Amino acid sequence: MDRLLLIDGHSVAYRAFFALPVDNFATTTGQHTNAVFGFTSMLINVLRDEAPTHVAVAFDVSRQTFRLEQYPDYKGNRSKSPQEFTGQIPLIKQVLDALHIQTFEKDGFEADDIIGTLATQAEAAGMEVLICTGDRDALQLVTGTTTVLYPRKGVSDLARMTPEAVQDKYGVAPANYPDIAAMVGETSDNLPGVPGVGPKTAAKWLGQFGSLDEIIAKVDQIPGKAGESMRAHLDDVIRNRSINALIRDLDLPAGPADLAFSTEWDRDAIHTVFDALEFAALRTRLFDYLGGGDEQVATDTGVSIDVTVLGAGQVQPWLDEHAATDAVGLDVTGVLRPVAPRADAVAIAAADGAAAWIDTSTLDPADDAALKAWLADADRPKVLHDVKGQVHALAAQGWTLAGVRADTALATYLVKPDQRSYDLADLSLRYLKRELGVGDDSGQLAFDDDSAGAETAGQRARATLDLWGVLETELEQQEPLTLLRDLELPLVDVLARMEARGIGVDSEHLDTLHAEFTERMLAAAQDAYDAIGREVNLGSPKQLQEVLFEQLEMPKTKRTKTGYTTDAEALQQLFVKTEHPFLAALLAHRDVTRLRQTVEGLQKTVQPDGRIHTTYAQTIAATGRLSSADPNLQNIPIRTESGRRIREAFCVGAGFDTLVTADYSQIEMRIMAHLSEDADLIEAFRSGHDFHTVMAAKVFERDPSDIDGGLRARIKAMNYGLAYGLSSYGLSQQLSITTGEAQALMDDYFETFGGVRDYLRGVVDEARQTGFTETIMGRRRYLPDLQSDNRQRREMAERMALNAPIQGSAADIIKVAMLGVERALDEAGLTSRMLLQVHDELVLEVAAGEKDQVEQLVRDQMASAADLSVPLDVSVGVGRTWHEAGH
DNA sequence: ACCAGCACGTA
DNA sequence: CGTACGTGCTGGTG
Repeated sequence: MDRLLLIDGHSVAYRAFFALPVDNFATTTGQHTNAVFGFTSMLINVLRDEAPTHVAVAFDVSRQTFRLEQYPDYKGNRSKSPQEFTGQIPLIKQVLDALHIQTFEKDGFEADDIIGTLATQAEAAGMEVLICTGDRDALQLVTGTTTVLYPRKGVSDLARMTPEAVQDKYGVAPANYPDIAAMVGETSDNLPGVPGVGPKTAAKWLGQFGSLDEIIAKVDQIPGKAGESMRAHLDDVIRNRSINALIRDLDLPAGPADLAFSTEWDRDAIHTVFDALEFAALRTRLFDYLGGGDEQVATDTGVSIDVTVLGAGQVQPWLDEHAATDAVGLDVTGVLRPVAPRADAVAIAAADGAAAWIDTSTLDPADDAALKAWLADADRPKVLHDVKGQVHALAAQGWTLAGVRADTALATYLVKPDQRSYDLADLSLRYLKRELGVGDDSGQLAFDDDSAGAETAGQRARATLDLWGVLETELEQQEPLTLLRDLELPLVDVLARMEARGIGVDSEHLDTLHAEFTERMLAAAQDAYDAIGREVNLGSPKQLQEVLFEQLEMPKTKRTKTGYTTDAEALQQLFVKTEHPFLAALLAHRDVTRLRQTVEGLQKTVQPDGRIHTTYAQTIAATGRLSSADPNLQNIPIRTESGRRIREAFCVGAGFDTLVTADYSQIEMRIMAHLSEDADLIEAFRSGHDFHTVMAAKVFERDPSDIDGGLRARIKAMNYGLAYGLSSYGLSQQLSITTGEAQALMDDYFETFGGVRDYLRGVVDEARQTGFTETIMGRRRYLPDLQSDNRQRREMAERMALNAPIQGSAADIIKVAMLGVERALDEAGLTSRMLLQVHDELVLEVAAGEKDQVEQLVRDQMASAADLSVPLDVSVGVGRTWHEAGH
């Protein structure tokens, strides 16, 4: 028998749009594809599972329908579809075109009406009908031969709504579903129902009276609150019923018989469309289905793999047989941190399809040695996902890891640096269409069930290997492969060592500071309470607003989403105006509370070895920078005197002589000079004199000796703001001058440094054309919002485009320097070691007698990390504490 | 328990 | 109405 599949295109795509994270589905040019992906994925599943002989997809053509004329608020609660969604509809139509699936749309009507018409005609012609839609109004079409496939959640789980299923769920026959809906209401269409009447009551009445018309006729006989409510909202019900009735006799250009579906596709057309959408895995699924399923098709519910749990004496033979030459996927479970790491198990997925799982606690000495040697063998290639934590875990076992050919998290980061997470399960779903078993994310082993742990870990190892298979081809077309191999991957080991070393801390000093800050905090709080005659929570912006703007009736500050700002800058301005002692006390309280908090945070993270071990994140910052967490050692105070005292707590550890800090001076401006090739800017750096003064002298056409502090400060602010996309408004705020003056300053500046102006303009123009920016080492950042119609978003993207090459190139350079420093220290056989990185600064711990050598070595490595048209200046400081070693 | 918003430290 | 981060608090939601 013929089977007609009818799909409500908008409804299904809309479901897909919200079911799949928009951030995870975009092409390298920034086109969002989550709705297209979800729609296509569902389409392929239904084609495969239902094998229809005829197919059509209906779309809503616009919002103006006869229903809207009848009820102006129809679907009025639907926020205007986001542009990210509507932009995908044409792409869905392209996919359908390539598959030769006919689409319908009709002015003034909804997709549902088209579907109602085609379903009615098809039934009359003796066809079976399947309707795929997320719109419940279609349930009225269900009959013995017409079934609605309703997405339960996401796009892969469809409920088959037969007459029995409708009866079960709503207590009425399909034909009566609109009657129920009219009384209950439909929130998604903004059709209000009768308050107090739910599906249960509505179905009961329908059972009693037989039809909605009868209920309306005899509405006076309905007892109780619900009856009363029904009488009061009778007009709504009648209106709802007339709106939710589907039209079933539209005049359409084609009938069911014209919709025959064949898989005799134009393969080239499909490749073209799927290439453009970068749907590699989906294409495979489509052709697998086409091929008739003789191949094993990866399903959404996960692949089951055979994992051999290796027992005593089996490790060496297995490794020899399966993990000798081809790269394998490797997954270490345990505690994957620099602090108290632990490796519980190792899963290996080999290229030949075999997989093994090894429990580290049951290894005999021979197995241990075999595994250890294999892990450390650089000629046994391995692929891992987010390898740094696993390096820590293996190190706890006394094992080193070599031969890491790829890290799939880093690889994905280089291709899509704006993603906020690179979870293996997510990537597996996205690139492999494979769901991973439910292992918990922490990497902890399941407590009792080894086989479940082995299965999950094996799946992760397999997914990692397969993921690399997909990513490698994607990377090879671009520069990121070099970045991965020569920069990020080698850096993993360096970072792991730095994390494992930690930095020495003087806990007593921290305790002293904490006590002192606590005392000062309490005093400031008391001062604040005295000033207003009551106690409030000084940490609550909400309560502060009450005090400032209601009790004290101070002038309003800048608006925030929830009221008026109480940030330090605004409070300072209020203090200048009012000189109210509360403000002084509050500001003091803020400062010292913050310091105390910082100290407390550090105290909590000091390990038994008397050191703090931060964790560096290599895939967080979209520009290529590292970030530091648990604790963050990249934001330890330095600007204020009290803040610097916290730096005194970071000190040289036992067995070492001193700390050394080395930082790049004005690295971002130097990169700007290099990239812009502005002759005057380059000259300013080559002159070797105070940079900001020289720059000011050029702008104001004076001798450097005639540049006073004020002029220097202006140009300094300009210099720093430049790489951030500073506006005249921003500059005026920072310098407390008018926007006119700020604009004049910017004009003067750009007139002097025309190369800089041209460069900045060019960066944005090029990014708009190509869709991305690039650092000196070819690290890309994609900025689709450069095309946004929303001014705020677009301008934000423009500033990101200005900043990304500069900040990102600086990140590239210091990463190169870190590799150089680590390698040089090692080659020189020195004990001294690198501990911290703070974006443009390195902190090292230096052993007795190595100071001069280390200083020279670090200077050399940092200065030669990149070959720019200006020198890379490095300044070095030495001291017992981080504070002393600072400059 | 989780989340958004605010505030604030660094480069 | 300047980029890139991480953390801790409050006060709202569950």
